[in-house]
This record gives sequence, C-alpha cells and structure tokens, in this order.
Amino acid sequence: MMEDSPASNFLQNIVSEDLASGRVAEVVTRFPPEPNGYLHIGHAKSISVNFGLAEANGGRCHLRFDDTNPEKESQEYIDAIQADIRWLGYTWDGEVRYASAYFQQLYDWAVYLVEQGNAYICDLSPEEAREYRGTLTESGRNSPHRDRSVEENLDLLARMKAGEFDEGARVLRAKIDMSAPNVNLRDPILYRIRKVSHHQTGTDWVMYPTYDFAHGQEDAIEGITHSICTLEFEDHRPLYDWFLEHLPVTGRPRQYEFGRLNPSYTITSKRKLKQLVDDGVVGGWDDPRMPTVAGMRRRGYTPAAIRKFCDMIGTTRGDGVVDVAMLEFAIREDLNDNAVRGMCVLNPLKVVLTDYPQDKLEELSVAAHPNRDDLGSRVLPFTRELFIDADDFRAEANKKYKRLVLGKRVRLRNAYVIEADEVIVDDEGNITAVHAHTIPGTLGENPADGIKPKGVIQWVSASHGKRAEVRLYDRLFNHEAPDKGDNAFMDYINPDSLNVVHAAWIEPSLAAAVAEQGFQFEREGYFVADRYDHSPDKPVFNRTIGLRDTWNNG
RNA sequence: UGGGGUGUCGCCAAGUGGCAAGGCACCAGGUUUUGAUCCUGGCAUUCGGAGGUUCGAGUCCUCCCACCCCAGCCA
Repeated sequence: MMEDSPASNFLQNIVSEDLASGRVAEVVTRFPPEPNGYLHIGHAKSISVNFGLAEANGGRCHLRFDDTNPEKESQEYIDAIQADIRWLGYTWDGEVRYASAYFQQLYDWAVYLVEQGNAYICDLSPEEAREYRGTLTESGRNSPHRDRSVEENLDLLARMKAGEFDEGARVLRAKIDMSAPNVNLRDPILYRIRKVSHHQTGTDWVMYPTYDFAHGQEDAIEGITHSICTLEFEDHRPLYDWFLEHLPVTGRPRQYEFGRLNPSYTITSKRKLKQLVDDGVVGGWDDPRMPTVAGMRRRGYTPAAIRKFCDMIGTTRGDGVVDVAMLEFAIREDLNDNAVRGMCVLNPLKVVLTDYPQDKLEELSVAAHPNRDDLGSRVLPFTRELFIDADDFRAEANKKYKRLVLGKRVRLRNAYVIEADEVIVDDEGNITAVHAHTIPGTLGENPADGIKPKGVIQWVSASHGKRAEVRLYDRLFNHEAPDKGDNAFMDYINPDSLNVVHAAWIEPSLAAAVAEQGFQFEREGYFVADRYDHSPDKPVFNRTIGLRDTWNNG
C-alpha cells in the first residue's frame, strides 16, 4: 500500500513553499461558518481542505463561528455544526472561537481608522447609498458626508454605539475610492446598526461589523496563516488586505480561494435548502435526501466516504459540476469493504418447500462478509416457508432472466438450490405463493446432477424472519443542475424521492442492528439502521445507495 | 474600452518547454452461491480558437471566443 501523501493541489504547493521559505513557521487554517444553517456537502469540502491542509503539514485548524449578523443566526446551528464536524472526524485546535468575541477589538480598530482619517460616518439611506455607489461600468460618487471631521466622526461613532440612532440611519464606512473599478472598494460599509439581541453577546451591541471589516482581522487575531475561502470572495481580497495594512494588527494572514463544490442533481444554497425544510418538502435539515452533513449521516453515508470523495475531486480554482456518481462511488466503495451483509425481502412472495418438513429448522451459520473473515458470521434460520422477492419469480421467462422460473432452479443465497413446481393463484389471478422443492445435497455444494442454477436470490424465513420498515430514497431532484436559475429548483423535485416499504422482511439478525449501523442487503443495496427511529422491536432501515446495476434490460 | 476569474476525454483532474497521469462514467471479456465485488482490456495524434516564438508548446507571446463571480446596511 502506498503512503497516502497529501493530495497535490495548488494550496498544498503554496503551503509547501511558505514552509520552505520560512514565511510561516506553522500552518494555521480555520473553518469559519456563519451559524445560519446546517453544514452541507460544500462545507464538508471546505472542512476537508482546511483541516486537511493543517493535518498534512503538522499545523492547526481553528473552528470559528463568523457570527457578525445575529438576525439569521442561532444556537441550534452552532450546536449542529460542531456535531457535524466531529462526526466527520475532525478536531479543531483549542476552544471553539467566535467572531463576536472580538467585537470590542474590532470596534477599537474602527475608532483607530476614524482617527487616521480612513473611515467616516455616512448618513445616506440604503437606497441613496446604492445610487451613490455607481454601477459595474460607471464610477460612484462621494458621499456628502465623506469629509466630516475626525472629531465629528468620533462623536457620531460613539453615539452610534450608544444606541442613539435608528437602524439604517447611519453606517461607518471606510474611505477608500468611490471610483474604484472593484465595487468592493467604493467606501465599503464597516458597521451597520442592528438593534437585535445576539446569541453570544446578548444586547451588548446595537451595531455589528460586516464580513469585510471582520474576517481578515479575525484571522490576524488568531494567527491564521492561510485563510482559505471560495472563489466568490476573490474580489474581496483587496479589501481584506487593505484593512490589514491600515490597522495595527500583528498577524499577516493571506487569503486564497478555491472553486466551490457543485455536485450534480443537488443544491448547495443554504437559502434554498432552508426553503425545502420550511416548505415541508423534506422532513428537516437532516432528512436523508438532504445534501447536508446531518442528512448524509442519516442516509448512511460514512465520514470516510465523504472524506474520500473530497479527496477524489481535488481542490482547484475551477467551478464545474461534479458528477454525483463520484460521491456514490465513494460511498459504495467504503460500504462494500466494511458493511456486514444481510438478507431483506422488500416485496414478499411466499415460497413453500413442499419436501421440507413442517417443523424442521436448520440454523445455517454464514459469513457476515464474503471476504472479511474478521467480521465473523451470522445465523440464518431455514424453514419450510420462506419469502422471496416477487420480482425474483416468473412463471416463464427468457434465458436472460437469472432468477426463479417455474420448472427451473435457482440458488437460495447461503442455502439450498430449489426448483419451482407450481404457482398458487387466488380468485383474481394474483400469485399468492409458489410451491417448490429443494435439491438434496446442495447446501454449500453444486447439484449432483450437474444442473447448476443460473442465479442466486435472497430469502427470509417466513416463520423466523422479522418485519421491518424500509425507506427507499432516491435523488431529491431530477434535474442535473437544479441550482441554476432562481427558484426553478422547486420544479425539479423528484416526486419519487422517497418510497416507504412498511412491511419488508429481514433476516432475524438484522433486527439487532444498532442505530447508524450500515449493511449491505444483498442484491438490494446498502442500508443503515435509522439513527432515530430504529429499534429491535420496530426495525427501520434507510437505503443509503443501491448496488451498481448493469442488468439494464429486464 | 468596468473589474476579477476559469477554459486538458461525457464528469473531476495531473501536467510549470521535451513528445497527454489517474479517478468517475461508459464499453468488451473473465471469475463469482450478491446480475455486487474482484480481474483483464478499451476509451484525448490532442489540450477553447487563430496566429507567432522554438529543433521542439497543453506549457512562452499576440489577438479572439466562451463561461463564472461582483453594484446586500448577507456571508
């Protein structure tokens, strides 16, 4: 096995050079979510990049809540985000950090900027400010308040902090350049008045710093060396640097951007994900169909698979759409290697083995995994009456059909080869049962007469099997790029994204599964015992992902 | 004639002037008590386009084209 050296990517190259040249002695990164929603697959990528870069280079990674806009944030999100990061298997350095813990320092720096003549209080209304800002192709105009004296600005700023002004009445702005081609540099807003309680600081503040005035300084305070974000912040980098240059900060972090992850058939806009939750399209942020970390967890995806996927797709400055098939591959690979096997019949059809004694019971000991002896074995009760899947029987079929057919043989997985003799039909012509007989001596052996069955099917003892609820999930959207356009994503909801089988049959050992344990139900796919609803008395499994299926002309 | 980015196989992605890695997907075989796994083989005379420099260019230069981001008192 090759040593898994850190995947080569442009960020690793930068870090390597910085370490080699001595620009930094240690790599310190940070994952800085705003607690305004649950983490999704895109965040998982960012976490993988930030924690991964630190891990691979003997550095550290901080977890910092970028909580500068209390209106949309909450403690619920803070708790969920921490749980998700831990579940993914990452450990942040030291305590959890909060941008809000730096509010006083940030305010002091705002005062400093005013004193230096680099910031001013502006009384323009939001509408006026927009008008003064100009457009992408036309220069902006200076605010009429741009040349207030330092004294007046200091007084106004203090009164703003004291709560004398209404929301929207005034803002603090940096004095940069209203004609800058980069719109972010046209006297950006540093502070806005928001008379709302903050989940961390309560009512201590009535004004809050904007992302631009906070982020770089937070990084500097924490000694972050490489501040990694996504591409859309690229235009903010000049501003990020401007503050670091004009403020008496000690650290000198640098911002680098990489391309956002966009898996096909999924949405990664927090606003849209929230809408799915609020509109009841899904059961919640952790609905197994959601691309959230909590949703993927409940779906049965594993941390190892998610991390593998993040490594597979690389880290670049491109902004393409990654085929979800890659994510699915990572999930299947991990589960195939590690999940215990079991048998489950989703659409039961009774099979009566007419030659098998009514009261006979054989307890077959079979491998838990086809090529992992270390995973042990399980016991399968074999009896006269069994259930097989209705799709695995046909009165007649062509030779491509490798399952049970009247007058033909099939191997019952881990048990006997049987041959179908008769179809039992009810008054309306529906098949209610199949009568069959076993081929003697076929337990672990091929038929003595040399007539090998063409196929193998799963089964569950009708008398010893357990009932279970099985939730079959499929992709939430039936459009490759549902995120394109404004609200079109609601039109692309897959109406068949959830199909609940209320009375499936599972082999008895599966009922003992512990919540979140993953299995492969042979020939059906990978399933996980539901994190919340599963219990031995009332087993509930979620389909994580189907098996790869190349039998495409049934 | 606003600024900033990105363009290498259907998708992701190596490649940093020397003769186009790899993965996913797909196709064709083989093994198989899972139509799974596994194994073998196939899959870019060509790198957005056109010129140019060079013995030699995906890599350098010029021009052009396409797509993405930015005009929140969101992040």
